[in-house]
Amino acid sequence: MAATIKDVAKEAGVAVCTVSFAMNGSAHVAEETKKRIFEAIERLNYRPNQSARGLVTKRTNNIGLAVSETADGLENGILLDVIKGMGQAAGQYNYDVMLSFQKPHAAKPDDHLLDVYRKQSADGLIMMGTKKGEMPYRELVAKRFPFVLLGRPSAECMCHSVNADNEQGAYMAVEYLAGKGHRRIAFITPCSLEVDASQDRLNGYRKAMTDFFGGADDELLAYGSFAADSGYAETERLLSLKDRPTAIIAGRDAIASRVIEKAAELGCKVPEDLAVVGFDNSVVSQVARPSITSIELPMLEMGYRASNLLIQLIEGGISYDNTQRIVLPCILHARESA
Amino acid sequence: MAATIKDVAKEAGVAVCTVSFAMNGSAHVAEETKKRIFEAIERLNYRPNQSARGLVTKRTNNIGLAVSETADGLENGILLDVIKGMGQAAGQYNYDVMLSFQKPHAAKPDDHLLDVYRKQSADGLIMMGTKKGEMPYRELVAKRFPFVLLGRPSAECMCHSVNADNEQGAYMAVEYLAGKGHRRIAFITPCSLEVDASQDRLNGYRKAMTDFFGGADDELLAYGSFAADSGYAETERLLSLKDRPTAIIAGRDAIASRVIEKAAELGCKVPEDLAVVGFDNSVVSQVARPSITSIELPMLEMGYRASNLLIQLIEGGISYDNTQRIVLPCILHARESA
DNA sequence: CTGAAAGCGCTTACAG
DNA sequence: CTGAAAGCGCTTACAG
Repeated sequence: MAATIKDVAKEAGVAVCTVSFAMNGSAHVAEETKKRIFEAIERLNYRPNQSARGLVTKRTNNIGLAVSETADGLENGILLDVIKGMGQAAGQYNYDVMLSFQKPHAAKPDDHLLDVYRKQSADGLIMMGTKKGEMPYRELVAKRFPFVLLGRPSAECMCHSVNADNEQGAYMAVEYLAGKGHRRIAFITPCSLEVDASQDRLNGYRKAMTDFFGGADDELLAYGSFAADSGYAETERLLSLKDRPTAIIAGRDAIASRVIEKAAELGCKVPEDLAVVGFDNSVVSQVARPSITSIELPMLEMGYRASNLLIQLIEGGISYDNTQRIVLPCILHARESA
Repeated sequence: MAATIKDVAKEAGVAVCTVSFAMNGSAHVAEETKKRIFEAIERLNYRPNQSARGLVTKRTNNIGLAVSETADGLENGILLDVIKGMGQAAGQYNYDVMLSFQKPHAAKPDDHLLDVYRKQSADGLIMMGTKKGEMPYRELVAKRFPFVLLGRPSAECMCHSVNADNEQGAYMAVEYLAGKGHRRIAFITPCSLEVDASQDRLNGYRKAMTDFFGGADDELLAYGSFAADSGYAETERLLSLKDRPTAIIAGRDAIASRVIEKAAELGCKVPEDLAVVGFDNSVVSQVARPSITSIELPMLEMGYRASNLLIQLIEGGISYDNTQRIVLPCILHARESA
């Protein structure tokens, strides 16, 4: 069926290894010979068989994204942007992107990671969406398999990582609102504090409140979750406070949109009576009315940077132990709500 | 490093081929021997090397999704749902999902498809997002490479396909509105008619208008595009018509949300003065106020069905020539806007 | 600069 | 039911 390296060698009238050398540049081949070889390759539409090559080089030229159940539940744009960013980096270095999904309700959530390693179906792995204390990649790292975490690495298991600066993002939100004269600024967490990003945003909020106003008032803090009506009830509580907040930072755009609705219900105008800031810069923030000022996490670039790091790790460009921690700043998009 | 089949054979005290037979069930192996082998596999954490296996079986156990530039520009949820659906089917049959991105502005847009075939890095391919007349998969099909089109197949190049019934979707939208007493129903195409889905929705609209009201009035037809303000100008035209429509079907939710805005601007209340129906059942339709009645294309199931079909094609479960055309119905989600 | 040969880790006829 | 051997399509020392 498909042409093999033997066919090319015969067509060009050279030995098989000469073809290999010419293609991979692993040894000098006379210009004249090279030309004949490339012509033969062109004519036969030859492309080396990945499996055969992989068997000897121990490389598949695949990088994988391990999709945990948590990641599966994220805002659509987030996972997709990561995938697209990976695709861009992979394309530049001639890698393909492979997805490895965690089976729902798998007994061992780390199996889909380890399987990639054991089957050697990818040369390295990126993972996102781990919760606090969950380190399904621990064994992978111990075995020194190329791995990059998309998120915050834990001290117990050092590994290369790329993350968005969620703390800075929340800090920036407070700063922005403070600049507009707000002092009573409330915060609703995006989800459980078991998710690092959630905790980090809360920390950034607290830090900024302390820096700007000498401290955060605990009654201005609310705990949101992944539930659809998250933030709905909490908004009601916040807005019925005696000394009610003039601004609310919602940990996710989806929550921000609920805040706006609840506010409208209570006869509270956004942004005149209440400023609202969200996180994610999702379509929701653009479509909601008023449109929502939102903090973007540069997911596309994170996917891109993580893949670059991973590929360098695979190709030996950087050391496995000298773990890099890349942290990218969040970006504020000002819209109507604040 | 990783254990090989030889290690397992030695550990279990049998020949290499016996291990292979036991694992693949390709020959009878005594129960007693089997048990010893599986224990050895467990102990050594052995998993067969994909490249080695692929070299002899001519299988990678990967299925690929070819992402065209068009697909890249779709609503986030659409591409992601397809990917997730693929992941589900792949997981059941022990395949992995590989993504193959078209390089932006590539000279030959079909190269990324053909490369997969030539490198044999996947056993089959699914493609979505082709425009009218574009058939980058033509050569693939001619070579009888396992392929499933996510979309409408053209008569010139028959292949297995999975599609949503866009025509039925639009028809259903008209039917729904007619049931609510509307007669003057306008339609805005989701994008250029070069995209099959766009043309199909238009056809469904026309057919329904003919069936219910004896014909469609051309002044009620508007052409939308991928531009962000698409539908904005057209809504203005439609609403300033002498005999103005009481309902507008927008080809995409994003357009529907613009229609609602424009209507509000013109002092026209939705749904009282104007009913609006969108397509995609995206987050936009849920977040917009009023929320948008929308026609869902079952993308997750389409991805799932396409993968199932592809895997059967790969494994010889169905014939290559007896091309199946699976068409899944759209689903109407009634919300506030109509 | 080029050729002959070994070997990567599997599977699969072929004997026994 | 099990073993020895060939071979899949590459790459890479090793000679020349």
